[in-house]
Amino acid sequence: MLDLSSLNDAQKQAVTAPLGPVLVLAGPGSGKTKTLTFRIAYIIEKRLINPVNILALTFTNKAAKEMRARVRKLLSRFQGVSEQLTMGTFHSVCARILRKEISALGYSPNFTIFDTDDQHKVIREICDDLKLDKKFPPSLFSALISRAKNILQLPSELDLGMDSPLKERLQEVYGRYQDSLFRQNALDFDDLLMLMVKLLDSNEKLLQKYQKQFAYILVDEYQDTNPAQYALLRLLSKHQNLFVVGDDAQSIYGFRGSDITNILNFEKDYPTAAIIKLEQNYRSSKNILNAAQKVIELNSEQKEKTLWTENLSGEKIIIRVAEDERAEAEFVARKIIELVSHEKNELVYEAEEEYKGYSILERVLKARKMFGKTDVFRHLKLSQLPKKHDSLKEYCVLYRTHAQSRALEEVFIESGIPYQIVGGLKFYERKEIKDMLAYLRLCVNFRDLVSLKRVINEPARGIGDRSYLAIRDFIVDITAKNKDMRLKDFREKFLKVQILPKALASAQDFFAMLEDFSSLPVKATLPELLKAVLRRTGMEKFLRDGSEKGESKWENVQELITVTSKFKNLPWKEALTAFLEEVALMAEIDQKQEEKDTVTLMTLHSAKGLEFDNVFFVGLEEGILPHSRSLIDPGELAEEIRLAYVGLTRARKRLFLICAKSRMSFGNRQLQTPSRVLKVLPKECVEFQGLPLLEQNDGEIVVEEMEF
DNA sequence: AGCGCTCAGCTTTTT
DNA sequence: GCTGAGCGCT
Repeated sequence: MLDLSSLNDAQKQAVTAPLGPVLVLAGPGSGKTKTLTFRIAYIIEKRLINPVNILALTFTNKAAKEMRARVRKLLSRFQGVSEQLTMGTFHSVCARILRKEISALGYSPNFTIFDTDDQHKVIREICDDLKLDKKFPPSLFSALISRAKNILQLPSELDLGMDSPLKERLQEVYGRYQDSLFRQNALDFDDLLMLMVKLLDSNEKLLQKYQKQFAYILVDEYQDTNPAQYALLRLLSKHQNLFVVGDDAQSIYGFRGSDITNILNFEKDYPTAAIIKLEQNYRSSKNILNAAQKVIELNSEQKEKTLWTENLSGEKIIIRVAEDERAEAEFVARKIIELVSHEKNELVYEAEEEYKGYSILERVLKARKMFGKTDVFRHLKLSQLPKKHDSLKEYCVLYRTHAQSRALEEVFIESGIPYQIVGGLKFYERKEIKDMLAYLRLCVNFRDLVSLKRVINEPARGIGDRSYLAIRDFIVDITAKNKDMRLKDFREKFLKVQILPKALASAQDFFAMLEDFSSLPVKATLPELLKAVLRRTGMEKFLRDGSEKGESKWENVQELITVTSKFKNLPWKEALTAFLEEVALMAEIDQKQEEKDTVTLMTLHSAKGLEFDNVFFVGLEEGILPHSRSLIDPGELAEEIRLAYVGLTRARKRLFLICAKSRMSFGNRQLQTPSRVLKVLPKECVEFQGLPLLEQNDGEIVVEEMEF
């Protein structure tokens, strides 16, 4: 029997609500995932819903994985049931369905998924072909094309409300782009959603099939759905068995087309909907929750919600003003060392002792006397992390932009603190890895021109730009006539390409190589394919050139083979498709290694849905958070506030808020002012540490400007 | 074809 | 202050 006794009243109400539309408004730390997983278990066990008819959509693969594990635990009496559920991100679920059904749209099922990088390359090539004015950079078009796709507009249906010279060009570029993808048998991220919707919209039979298959739909992070995702849900949820969970205060993906009105209008869209609010917070201390509440109140239009907690007030939130990004990072490192090793960094505290009882001006004068006019903290050496220390897993550092991670990383290396950075310089973005992936992509789909261009001359085969262009045009030409041509037939016709004989011979050999790979024995494994690719393409020799760099690249490629070994039990063709799809649709956070005992560094966006005992929130400055690009638009500004809210509510016990007085940006040192977020924090929840450059005054925090 | 030099653009956030 | 695209030279 499913035991509901650990749920509070609101949670229980949500879990046991009648089938039909349900909106759960869940504040941070209110047991959102718990409610979702119990709901799934409940409808299977109590409402006897067949798990194959359940579709659960999450925002990241990591969340899907976690949810499946939790459902498995709840339903451990029913072996294998959790494996029958369809769970994943919108993108991965769409990809899986499209692999089966996309021939109805003229694509082949072995389509390649293009990431943003691939997308940019295609668009840039189109812009080059069109010889567009510099006023129309490729980046402009990729943004507009994505926007159009998010609202389900094909090139012929464009209506983005813009002036006509731009609109004309967009139509041209978008049209060519979409044609190009089609010929390459490739889909970009937005296509996965848009084409899924177009397919269901235009094909009554398929629509009915999936309405029937997914009769019960659950959606996590509903506030982050975009119009295409919304349309998909409307199409699928014919039976209105739609259970959505979200929090309008945590909507932070407006920039990629998510539409907060989806959650705000749920009641209008589904008039019979049950609305349940989860307002009890189990995560954070009172101090943290109260501070977060004040921050979200900066937004007047947020839906009214009263979060409360039975947790204790806890420690005060520490605010720290650092001299610059270096000092900021040093503070974080020093604090972590101090907390996990239960000992204070003596030097630091010696210095701070000195300041007791002095006014701000006096402290500054004293600091200058002791250390000169440069940053006082730079003179304090960080201690090494002792051999024996507490776990670092409960520490995280949050920032607005990836660029901010650099200074932190430097100091963490110097201080010997193990850390992992989520996102940023990704494993799969290294050149040698991208090259390998390009070869693998070509094994599945030789029409993938982005990959072809990438590796046709890597290692060098004497095929230069001109030869590539001739080959490209030949492929475009021939696939226009016969888009389903097999590699083998293609190779026969290939003799006709007009290029230098040497290049032609190399290119022929190149395609013969691809054919060799595809004729690998059916029962070969994916790691075997990778090894064959490395050997046959000459990548192995090319990478292992005896240099140190080469060796490190080789190690990365070996790591790639290790990653693929989890697909060993599948025939390589299936494994390859699954692997490439996984890589393409991986969220930054999916790369976080949970088992590693390290501090986690990541952007606020990646942190959504996570929680830590100790959170360091850095760069709380105007222009960083809120970001300078958001200041002109009230809507975007509100999103920055929600972002701050998300950041604050990640913390369970300790929260450190740090801002720097100056910061390096674009190679210039820039003076910073503290974020408006810092100024609304309730006085009784916060405390200043170290050299305070802020003072409290009648419950409001004012910033003391300092002259050096 | 391959190397090295210069200069622009870059830092929002991501599936 | 760093990267990578583009250019020119060998």
